Amino acid sequence: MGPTGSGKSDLAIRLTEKFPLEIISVDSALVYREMDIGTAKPDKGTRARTPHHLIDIRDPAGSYSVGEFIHDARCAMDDIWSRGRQPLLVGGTMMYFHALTSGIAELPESNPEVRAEIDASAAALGWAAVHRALAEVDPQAATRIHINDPQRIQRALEVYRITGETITKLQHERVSVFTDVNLIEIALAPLERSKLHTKIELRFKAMLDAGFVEEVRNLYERGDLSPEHPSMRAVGYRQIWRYLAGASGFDEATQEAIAATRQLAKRQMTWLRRRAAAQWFDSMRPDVARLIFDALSESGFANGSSL
RNA sequence: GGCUAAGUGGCAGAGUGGUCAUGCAGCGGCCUGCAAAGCCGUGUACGCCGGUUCGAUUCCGACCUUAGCCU
Repeated sequence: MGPTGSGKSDLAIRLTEKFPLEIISVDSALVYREMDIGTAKPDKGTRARTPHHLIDIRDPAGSYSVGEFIHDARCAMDDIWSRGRQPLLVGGTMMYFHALTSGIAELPESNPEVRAEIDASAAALGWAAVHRALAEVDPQAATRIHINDPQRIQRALEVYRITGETITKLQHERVSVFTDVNLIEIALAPLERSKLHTKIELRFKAMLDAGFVEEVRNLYERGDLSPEHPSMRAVGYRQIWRYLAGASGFDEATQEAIAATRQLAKRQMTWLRRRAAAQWFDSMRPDVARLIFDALSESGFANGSSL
């Protein structure tokens, strides 16, 4: 695991050359078909040499969720083990990793009708009013969730409307997928932020050279996608979409996309730091081996040894 | 050489004789089914020197820089 541009894919491939591994993608954007360049999806040749799971499993008009990921990842792992091989989970969607190791509560999937209802009342009364409505049924959730955070207000209310129970109560129990699994956690953490920023800029420009605008144009012209689709809110796609829609200039969109990528990387590093602080040396799991290194620096491993 | 206008935090851009612009970027953080998402927090900035004043980024003067015009 590691932020975007940290060299995860390269390291993963090198590991598959030495061990009997299959890769499970832990990435909320790689699940979408027709989104290859902007997601830095492993190419056909690479995927032909090493099996990759959970890539291209959704149409861009669809959506995906942590819950589905946990289920799919578990199935893929069982499948891989059944063939006598080991799963290598590779990606930067840190909440997916978090859910995998820390567990997740049994909550209902999202429901389009309920969400539409909540959106409608938010449009009519404002999110502050929806937040107050949440406070009436689940005061704890309302305290925890900021009034400016519509996504979580909606989810909390959605769970209540569907189940009749508060999300606060339902989230109390969580089940870890990995209780019976030996884990080696490998984190790629760039020590020098400026190096990562440089790489991010160069990589985005390389994506443009590789035809990224055309890729987004094809999606834009399908006619059934909008900026509200989770797939089109992905870094890069959102900004180029705005450019294609005439809402921003090309240079502006490019700079915005690069900045959005930096911000993504920053959030991923925050997750990484939190993991390090909270559970990197988790005495409850002495079986979990943990390695941190920086693929962007000369030395490789943070402690100076090399791969 | 002269005249005019302008010089505000990394960038853009308001404004005021004494309290806060704001936006973007950056930085720190939060995170339980949209997570490449959503959200929170974060800056003694007013070109330089001097003067007026209880107090100057704001008023006055010199200087410097930039742009335009004139010679």
